[in-house]
Amino acid sequence: MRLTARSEYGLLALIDLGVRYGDGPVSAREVSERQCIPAKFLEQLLGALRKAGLVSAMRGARGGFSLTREPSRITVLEVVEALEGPLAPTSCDGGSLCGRSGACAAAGVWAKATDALRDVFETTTLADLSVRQARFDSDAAKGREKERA
Amino acid sequence: MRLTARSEYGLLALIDLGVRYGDGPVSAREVSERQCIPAKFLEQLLGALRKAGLVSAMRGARGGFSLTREPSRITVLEVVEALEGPLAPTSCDGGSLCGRSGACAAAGVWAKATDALRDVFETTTLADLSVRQARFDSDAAKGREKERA
DNA sequence: GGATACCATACCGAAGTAGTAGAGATTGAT
DNA sequence: ATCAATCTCTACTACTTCGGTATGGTATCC
Repeated sequence: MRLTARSEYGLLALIDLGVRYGDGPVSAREVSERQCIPAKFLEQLLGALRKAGLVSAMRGARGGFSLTREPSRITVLEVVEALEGPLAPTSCDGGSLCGRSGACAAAGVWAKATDALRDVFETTTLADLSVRQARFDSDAAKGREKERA
Repeated sequence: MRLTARSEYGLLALIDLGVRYGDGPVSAREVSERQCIPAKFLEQLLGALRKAGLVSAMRGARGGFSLTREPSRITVLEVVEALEGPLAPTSCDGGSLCGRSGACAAAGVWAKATDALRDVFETTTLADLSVRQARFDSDAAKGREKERA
């Protein structure tokens, strides 16, 4: 269940692509600069997201990445699992520490925790986040405008 | 939010104490053997749980550990936070990566995830788990009985 | 053909995990 | 009083993971 910088960065990157969905490919460098994500690290994440089928890549000059689906049809769960592996909170989780296996009272809590997390991540889509981000961006733009005046 | 072996072992240990709540102190070695937890590692965990005020220790021969409260008044959240630190899923979580700070669309999901986890852990008590464990134990005992017959 | 981009792989330092080791302090029993 | 059982504290270590960086490709546009 460990959520690391991979999820954090990866989600930000996909939100960035979501805001620009339909405008053609967006280069990794652009995303990297806008979202302040180390460029080469981001490449790795985008590679993983491509292999998971969430983004497609166009190579060469004017290339870049785009979402393979509408932002409303990509869940946070997909992003997280693409970057961190399957969502499981502990090594136990129905496992078999010392033959405890089924008869482990603790396992239930861990399973419930996983389910709760899964539910949150599954019911949040990139669209939800991208519109929010777009609003933040435009607010920030207005702020800068005001400042110049 | 990383859940490690500390939580897994620690919770098992406290469940073990919960099952025997009221019977006087239980030695770390006993718990270690029953729950298959490396003895010296368990000592560390019990030390942390003592500092968090969840267990009290009696030193010397016939010493051991006992819960400081009724199992029904100790939540899994307390156990987890005593062993892993405060429950926060990502470094972000309202943080400030590259000055994004408040205007970060992703922060909301991470916060929701934390809340969901917190809720699960807060509404599960040691009593819930201890009675379950006791049932498993007695079932196992019956199984062994049957086998001998 | 060169600039721009993605692709693959390897590497690296720092931190964290899961213990282990050993010496010391405290208590109950004999 | 002594001994064994028990907790307490600190340090150490092998291993893995995390968060990147580096290098050298390959594809595409102009």
